[in-house]
Amino acid sequence: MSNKKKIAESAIGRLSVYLRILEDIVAAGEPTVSSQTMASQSGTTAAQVRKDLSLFGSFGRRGLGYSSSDLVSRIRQILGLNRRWKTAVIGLGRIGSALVEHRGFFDRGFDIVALFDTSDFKVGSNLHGLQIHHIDKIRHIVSDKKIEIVILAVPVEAVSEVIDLIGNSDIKGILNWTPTRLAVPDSIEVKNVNMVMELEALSFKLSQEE
Amino acid sequence: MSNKKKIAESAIGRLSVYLRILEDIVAAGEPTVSSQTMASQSGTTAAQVRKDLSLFGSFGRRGLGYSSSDLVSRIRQILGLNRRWKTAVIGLGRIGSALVEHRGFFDRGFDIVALFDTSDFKVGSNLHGLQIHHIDKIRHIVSDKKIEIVILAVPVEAVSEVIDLIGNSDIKGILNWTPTRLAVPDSIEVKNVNMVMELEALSFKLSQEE
DNA sequence: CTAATATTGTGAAGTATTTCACAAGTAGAA
DNA sequence: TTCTACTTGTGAAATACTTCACAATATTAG
Repeated sequence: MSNKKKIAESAIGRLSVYLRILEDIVAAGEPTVSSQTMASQSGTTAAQVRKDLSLFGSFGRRGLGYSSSDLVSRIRQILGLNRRWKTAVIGLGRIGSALVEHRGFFDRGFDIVALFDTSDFKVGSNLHGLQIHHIDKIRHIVSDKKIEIVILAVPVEAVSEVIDLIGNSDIKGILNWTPTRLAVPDSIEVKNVNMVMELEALSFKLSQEE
Repeated sequence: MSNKKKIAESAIGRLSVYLRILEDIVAAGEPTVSSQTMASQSGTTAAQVRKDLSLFGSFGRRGLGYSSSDLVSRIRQILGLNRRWKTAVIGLGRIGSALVEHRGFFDRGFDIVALFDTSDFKVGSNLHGLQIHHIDKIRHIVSDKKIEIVILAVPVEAVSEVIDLIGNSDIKGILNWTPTRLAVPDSIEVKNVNMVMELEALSFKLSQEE
C-alpha cells in the first residue's frame, strides 16, 4: 500500500477490537451498526470510532451508520487479514505448547505450520500433528515453507541463542512472549506480549487505591 | 497513597521494564546506573527514563546517576511489589494450566493460591498441588483466602457465567486473557492480554510494508 | 583551585492523540 | 414537501505524552 500517513498503534489495536465486535453483530444478523454501538461495546467513544475508521476511508453513510458486513471486510483488509499467515512457534514449553493448540490463532488467519525448540529432548517428537525441529534448521524450513511470523516462547536464557538464527532467516515478524527487548534487524517487526508487565500494572493500580 | 497526579499507563509499563533491567544490573554487581544505560537497554530515551522516574520523586544524583539497588527498591515500592499478591486462576484449559505453573508470576510476587473452573469434569482434580474448585465457590474461597487478583483464562462462551460471580466477590483486579471487554463494577481493575490483537497488529505492519 | 566531563531534574517546546461540535446527508412520518 | 430524528466525517480545540535543552551538581585530573 502507498499509505504514507502514520497510523497510531492504539488505533490499530482498536480496529482489532471493532472487528471482533462486528463479527458478533454480523452473526446476530444486524445489517447496520452505528459508531455509538461499536463504542459502547468496545469501551471507547463514538467520535473515536469514527476517527479511527476515517483514517482509512469513508465507510459509513450519514444518517444510517455502517453496513456491518461491509465494515468487517474493510477492517480485515486494513489489518491484512484477507489472507492467511504462515506461522511457527519457537519454544515448546508449557506456554508455547498451549499456544500451538490455541484455536483463536487459526480462526483469525494464523496457521501454525512448524515448531522449533532448542532442547534435544523435545526435538523429533510430535505435537498437534507437527514435528518439533531443532532451532538450527529454522533458516531452511522458514524459506522452504514460506513462514513469515514466529511466536517466540522460549525461556529467557535461550533468547540470545535463538534470536540470531531468527535474524538470519526470512522471518518478517515476531510475537515475543519473552520479557526481553529483542535485538533484531529493523526489517523484522516485533510485538511484545508481556504478561508480568500487565500484572505489575494491575499491582500498581490496586496499590494506588490504597 | 495520596498521589493525585494522573500517571500515564505507558509510564507504568516502562517502569516495569526498567525494573527487570535493573535487577540484571544489580545481579551484575553494578552499583550505579545512568538514565542513558537504562534507555538503551529498554529501547527508549534517557529523557524519557528520567521523566518517568521524576513522576515519583528524585531518586538520582546529578553527575553520578542512580544507585541501582536503591532504584530497584523504589520501583518495587511504586509498583506495589513490596508485598506478595494472592492470585487465583479461573479456567484450567491449555493456557490457564500453563499459567499456573509459570514461574515468572511467582518470581515477581504473585502467588497462585486457588484454581477454579466451570467444568465438572475438571473440578476436584489437582494441578500443581492445588485442587480445582467449581466457580460457584469463588465468593467464599476468595474471602476466605483473601485473594485479590484473578487471572481469567476461560473460553469466550464461559465469560458471562463467570464474570457475575467475580463481580460479587471481593476480587480487586482481573488479568483478562479472553478477547472480551469485561462488564465489571468500576471498583474492579481490569488488564487485558489480547494475544490475537497483537498478532493482528503485526499483520497490519507487515501488510503496510507491501 | 580550575577545567573537563558526567549526569540528573525539569520547565518549556514540540508532537501525537482524543474529544468536541457541527455541517451535511438519510429516512420516515405527516 | 417539510419536519424530525439519526448519524457520519472531519476540521478545530483540548489533552496527553515525549523530547529538548540547560541549570545544577558531582567527580576526577592537573
